[in-house]
Amino acid sequence: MVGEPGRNRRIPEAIVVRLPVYQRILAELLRGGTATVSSEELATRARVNAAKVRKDFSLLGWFGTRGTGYDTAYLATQIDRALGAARDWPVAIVGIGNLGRALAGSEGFSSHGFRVAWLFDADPSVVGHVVGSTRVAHVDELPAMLGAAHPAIGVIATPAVAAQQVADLLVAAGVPSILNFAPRLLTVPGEVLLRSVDLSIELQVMSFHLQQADGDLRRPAHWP
Amino acid sequence: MVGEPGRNRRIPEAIVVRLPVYQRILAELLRGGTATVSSEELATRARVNAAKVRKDFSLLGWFGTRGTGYDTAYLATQIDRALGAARDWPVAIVGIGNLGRALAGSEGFSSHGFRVAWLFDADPSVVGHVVGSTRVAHVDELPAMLGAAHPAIGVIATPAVAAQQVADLLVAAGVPSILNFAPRLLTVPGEVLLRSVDLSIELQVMSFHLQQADGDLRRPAHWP
DNA sequence: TCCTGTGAATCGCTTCACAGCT
DNA sequence: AGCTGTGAAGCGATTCACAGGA
Repeated sequence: MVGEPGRNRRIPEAIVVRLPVYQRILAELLRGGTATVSSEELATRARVNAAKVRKDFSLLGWFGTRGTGYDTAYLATQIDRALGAARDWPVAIVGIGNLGRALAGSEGFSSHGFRVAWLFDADPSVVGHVVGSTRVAHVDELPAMLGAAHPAIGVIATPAVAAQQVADLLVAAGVPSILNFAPRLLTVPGEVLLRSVDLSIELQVMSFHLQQADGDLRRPAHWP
Repeated sequence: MVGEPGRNRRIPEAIVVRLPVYQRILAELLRGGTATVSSEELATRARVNAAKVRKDFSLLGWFGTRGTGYDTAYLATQIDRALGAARDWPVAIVGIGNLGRALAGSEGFSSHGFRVAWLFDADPSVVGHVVGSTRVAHVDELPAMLGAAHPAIGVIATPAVAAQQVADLLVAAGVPSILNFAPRLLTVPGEVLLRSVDLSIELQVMSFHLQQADGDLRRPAHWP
């Protein structure tokens, strides 16, 4: 563990969520050859307040130079380290439908240290296929295959009805964190990290706002 | 527009995001034949504080019965109405790779009033295919096809590099809201609703926490 | 008694504003 | 002069705690 100042504080979730955004901007700046960047510049690009940017970095113990700004490369390295991008995170994906395939092939996985090491599905017609460079195994083999190995992250991309069952399997196999894409509230033991992404929630929030706007503002002439 | 009390207040985003969660729980309770539900019961299932549940509903002008709880069916109806689930929301999806297909086929779309009415892709080998019951058109046809019709929501499921360009097309075609899945910060005019879902951010937040836990707690014996 | 509805207290994040370093 | 680092104020959401209706 490194000894930067601020390293032992608890870091607010709100900041953690912004780190990947900063990281993406810094990567872009680095490609453009920018050596230093001001909080103002970063803030504009990330669409946040400049004070927030400074407070974020300060809380994490990363410092800039007064009068100049932050060292782009240094900042990028620090964020990579904080996010664990330098490490190798083996991932198991369960549910190799369209979503599972999309995840397996996504840049978001291949970069940032995530390595798709296992694929599972319950459908015999999918088992045996090779997606990317990984063979799809039957979900019944999951306990045996993951029992000895230790994936860092289990991804659930199954239909809602199978999600809890799969979560239980992953937990039993000792997987320490689960990313769930099935539209279902899951129950896992407290020591297991669980995050959920729910498409339908995003859509519904959107239609809520559309509905609001529609009531307040004019209604388009034709709405097929 | 209906005349419930509290209807003309501005509703905090934090509440809107919880509505789909409540809705899912209520649907489940209804299937089980539960006629009334207490804030405590809902709170436990949604993993939030009971006072929050009561405050949410009270702010939206929906009331329960003291000593008894809330009417399950009534609550479900109100949430559906608030979220616009009773209406028809035509959706256009751009980018018919694995992610686009997953979205087109997802339950999250088909239920809740979302109707996938247009599919677009830039790859000639994909154009002409039928996904679900909709034919994939070339993205060059987008302006013509969406210019007269009015999709409520445009979904971007393209690679990052094409995302801004597609967003511009959708905006020009008069699409009032965009749901973006490409890992890119998009710029759209202020009157266009924009929400983004970024897979890689979810993953990175997860590896941040794993890294933290790994520093604090014991390290598993083998981490392949 | 049970459970809602809500004012008041609290919490945590955001923003302001400015002292201080380069 | 320019830009960071940060105390203090501000603000929105959460939680407490209890009055009051069924």
